[in-house]
Amino acid sequence: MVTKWGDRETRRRDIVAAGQRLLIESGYASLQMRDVAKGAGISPGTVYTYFPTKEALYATLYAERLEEFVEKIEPLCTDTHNPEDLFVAVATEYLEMYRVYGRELTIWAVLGGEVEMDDQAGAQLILAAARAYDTILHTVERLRLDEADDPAMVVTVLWSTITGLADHFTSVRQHLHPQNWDETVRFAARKLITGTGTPG
Amino acid sequence: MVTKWGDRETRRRDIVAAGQRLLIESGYASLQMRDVAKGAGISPGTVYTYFPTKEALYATLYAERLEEFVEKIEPLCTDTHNPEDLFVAVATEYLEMYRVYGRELTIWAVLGGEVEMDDQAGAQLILAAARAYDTILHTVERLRLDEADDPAMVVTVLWSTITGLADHFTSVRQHLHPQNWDETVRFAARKLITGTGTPG
DNA sequence: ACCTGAACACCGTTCAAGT
DNA sequence: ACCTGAACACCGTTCAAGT
Repeated sequence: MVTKWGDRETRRRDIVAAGQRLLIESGYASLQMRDVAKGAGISPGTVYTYFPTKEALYATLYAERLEEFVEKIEPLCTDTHNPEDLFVAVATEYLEMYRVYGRELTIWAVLGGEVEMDDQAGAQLILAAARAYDTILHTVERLRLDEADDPAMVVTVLWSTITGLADHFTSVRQHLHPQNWDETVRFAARKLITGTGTPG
Repeated sequence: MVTKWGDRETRRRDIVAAGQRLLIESGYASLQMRDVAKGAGISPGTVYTYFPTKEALYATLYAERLEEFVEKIEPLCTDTHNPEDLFVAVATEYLEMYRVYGRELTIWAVLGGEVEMDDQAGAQLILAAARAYDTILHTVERLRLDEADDPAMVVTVLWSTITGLADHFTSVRQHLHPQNWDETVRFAARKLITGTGTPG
């Protein structure tokens, strides 16, 4: 199926699809504009009439993946009653996303305006990030593990820990430390949520 | 002072110094081999007789900074008795390092061999990272907050949390959430170390 | 031996020319 | 209007030639 001349809607999807395939198959280093163009069946110049920069394209890809992430965790947040189990489940979903999209562009960087993103790509990413944030925040508020805590701070710490763990495990991967994702994440959850108390 | 022709020791220091200055002043994007060469008072080709790749140069810079980090936290680890205070102090030192060296090359990536680093630069970084790891590990073992915990796992979780928080705060910087580093880190420390217990 | 700097390779991006 | 693809800019890296 060849996209028709002038069908900008479909063309745009072609570009996004080509980009996603490259990212998933071989990572950010392989997301090259010439290859994206080739994958979408167009010339390099054309890509730039849809996305002003490579960064904007990447932001769009990331935003779509974030939306998928939110859709995956929303039912978990509603249904899972054990906070530890929920933490592990959300962290594991996050890990899957982080494997492909994690190391290159932080949501915070976009939110903070450090990355130039004048256009709609940035807006879409910010919206998706806000939705993810709200989902977590509402869940934290609903669970109310410790009413004295500021929920926003709880979210920051939970999110940072999950990011840090995902970063650690995607880098160290199959090597080195004999540690196990599930076990480590559950351990972190136990510490953060239930607490342990110092002995004697 | 112009480095003498053939003085490889001093020349190498010139290159490292030029690299550090570029990194600190304007970040990784400004660490360009032509500028490193100019800063060291040599031609681009010469840099490559000292460091086989830009990555190897960066690994050396990072290793030196890590050594400085270890020197800074070692006395803290020995002298600070309150685990919460220690966590905050170490995290804050880490944040300073992460501002400059954090986002580009994880120690774990080098340790895991994902980054090509055949030569001495990789070895130096691995050594520095191992020293940092051991310092933390020994401290965790000494404090023995919960004897049932596996110290290696404790270190992984502590380290991941610190990395995640540093990542969050260096990205979000002066924008957005009105949160405060000290307050947030101390909150994380309280959760991770002392624990809170669920109410009711 | 050590160093120079022009040249090569690669990749994001632009733009005059095509349909 | 939309699209092409050669060309430009930039930067990591190499190597024949200089001292």
